[in-house]
Amino acid sequence: MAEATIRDVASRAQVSVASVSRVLNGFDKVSSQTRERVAAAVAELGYVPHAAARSLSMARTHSIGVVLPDLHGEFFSEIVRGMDRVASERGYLLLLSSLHAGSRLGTSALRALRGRVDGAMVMAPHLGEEELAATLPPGVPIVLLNTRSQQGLHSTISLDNAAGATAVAEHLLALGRKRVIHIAGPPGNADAQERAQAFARRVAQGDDVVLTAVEGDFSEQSGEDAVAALLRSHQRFDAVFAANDNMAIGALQALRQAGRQVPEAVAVAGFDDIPMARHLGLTTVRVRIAELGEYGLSELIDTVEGRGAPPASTLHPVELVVRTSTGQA
Amino acid sequence: MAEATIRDVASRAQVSVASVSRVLNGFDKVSSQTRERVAAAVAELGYVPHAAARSLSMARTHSIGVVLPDLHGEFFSEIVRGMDRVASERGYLLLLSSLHAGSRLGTSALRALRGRVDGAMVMAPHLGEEELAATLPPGVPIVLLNTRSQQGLHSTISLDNAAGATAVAEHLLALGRKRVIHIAGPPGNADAQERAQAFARRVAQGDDVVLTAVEGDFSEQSGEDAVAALLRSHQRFDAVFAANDNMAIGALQALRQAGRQVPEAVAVAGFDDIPMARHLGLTTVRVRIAELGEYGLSELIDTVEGRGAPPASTLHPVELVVRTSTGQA
DNA sequence: ACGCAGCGTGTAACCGGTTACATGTCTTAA
DNA sequence: TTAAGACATGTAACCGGTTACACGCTGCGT
Repeated sequence: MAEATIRDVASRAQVSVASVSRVLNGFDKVSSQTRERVAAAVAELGYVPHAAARSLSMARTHSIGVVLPDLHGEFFSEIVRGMDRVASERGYLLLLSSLHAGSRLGTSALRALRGRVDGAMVMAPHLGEEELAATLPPGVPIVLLNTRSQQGLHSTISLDNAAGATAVAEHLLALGRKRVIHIAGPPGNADAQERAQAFARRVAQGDDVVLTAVEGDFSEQSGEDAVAALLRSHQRFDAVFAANDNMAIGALQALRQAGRQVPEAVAVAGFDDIPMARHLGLTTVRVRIAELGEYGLSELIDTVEGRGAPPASTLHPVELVVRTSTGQA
Repeated sequence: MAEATIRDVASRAQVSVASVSRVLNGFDKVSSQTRERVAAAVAELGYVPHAAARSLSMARTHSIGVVLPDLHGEFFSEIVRGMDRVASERGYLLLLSSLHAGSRLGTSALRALRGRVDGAMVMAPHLGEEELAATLPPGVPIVLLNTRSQQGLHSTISLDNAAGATAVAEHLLALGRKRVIHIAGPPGNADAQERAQAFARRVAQGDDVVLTAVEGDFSEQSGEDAVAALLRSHQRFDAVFAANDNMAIGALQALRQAGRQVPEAVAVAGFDDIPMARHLGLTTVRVRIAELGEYGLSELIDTVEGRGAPPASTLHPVELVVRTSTGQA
């Protein structure tokens, strides 16, 4: 038994395909008799419209492409959760595609979106502007996530890293810390750069404050290694700001193993507010990732549906959360 | 400038659409001259094939639907990560759809998959068999995840909850624990039921062992509450097995607050091995969720591509991980 | 010289919907 | 009584690909 088509429904209901289509799409110029007969035929045949056919003739898919660099961890699940909320509310599905760093595949993945989606949310931190422009499928509205970009060709929505890092700096300064370590993220990463830069700028405004920056790669291990290395070299410091929570957690472990008291001897702060941060009492910057996804997707769907504002760059706000790793024990 | 179609390419290359199609699909009966001219025209026009059109005529979409009950947390991101790995390897995209508990929408979400996907991975723990059968789109291969089901109509792949719970029971018995608490998951949940049942069965084989089961809802709070209540009622116990890690973590907190030593006074074990379990030294059952996703999707794609084995039920293995919450302090 | 196979190419039907336009029927006003 | 309009319905073109089949050409064997 092959799948029923609209023509099967039409002949069974003894009406034309046009009438069936009208009934199915809630068009009003249909007699109630026709409506009933079509409904009956649909039910009897278990008919379900064929999405590809509809997409082809309407040039609308009601799907949104989501292209992310890596599909793991809290960040990913949160952003998708936010998008899903908006998508299902507004009748869209999400087409997921990871953009692996070995990017030839990524390129084709992006192009493969033509005819599949009405728009796309793209996060491609490691792609340069030119590469991006060359890769993006033409004619598909795009919202760029956390990707500095472009001559205003696409909408962009990104975290307010600068505000977060500045808030941490002010907090540490207010605590009177003078010898501050920053464990930065990977050099190519734009978020990491912004955090490091804003932090350094604000710390530099303190009196007699010394800042040392070391490099990490966002992994817990790299945070632990960085602090362990500092301890071995007898570097003196009374505060650590890691560019993300994972590294901050690594730092906490290294400090605990070395017997350094947190926060008395060393205050520690991170960025992201992952769930574990709360359990460990880690001061951090809360990033409402799900909201970012919601907001970005709403905007994209507006654009897709023609209700769109012109492309704009938006900064998504963040929030300092003070916990015991910098406050009283 | 509208998007270029295959006919634009054909006329520009001065060949027929059939030839263009043949070149694009790597069909070999094409002269090298034709091949070059088509390639040139494609490049000049920036032509990208239209996926919906191709899907319609080939009856293949190269997409797989992923229908999950809720899109958050570690479980979700892990399972999607596993699926994505397989999908991108084999040239598929994932179409994501959450199945909200208020399920009228869910039903339509499932049906909306027709013509959009070649197959679907469905996880619908709260749907009954009949409901499921009525909801699933006909003619689309399905793999059910963690959903006990059916008269063998679809493939099923689920966690070996029984093995995990049994292993925990044996571990606790080997430690000589005699008064054991089980904090169960929500009553309607199949995983929770299997864990509770297998655990009870194995514990009953111990000598002089008393098992008390209390109910939770998989949340950390419910674990904490459950243990707090037991302590208040002066129930004596020397081991707690929670049906998931979240509740086990709650249990740990309640015990710490009451000053009970873990593991000396009370051994605690969970299920899932979420990242936090490692940090807290929680003994648990490791579930390789990403692998489950990989495995399930591989099987589904095999079926889609005709290389499929008949529907079967598979149990995905799990692994006991002993940490300090039951071992030496 | 002829037939036939093999190869490259083009024509047109088809996938399953939507929808502009034509058609037919009934009502209503002149 | 009849022309005009409103309304429900049907016919067929179209969306952009794929592909069965037909066709024309070349080279071979007899």
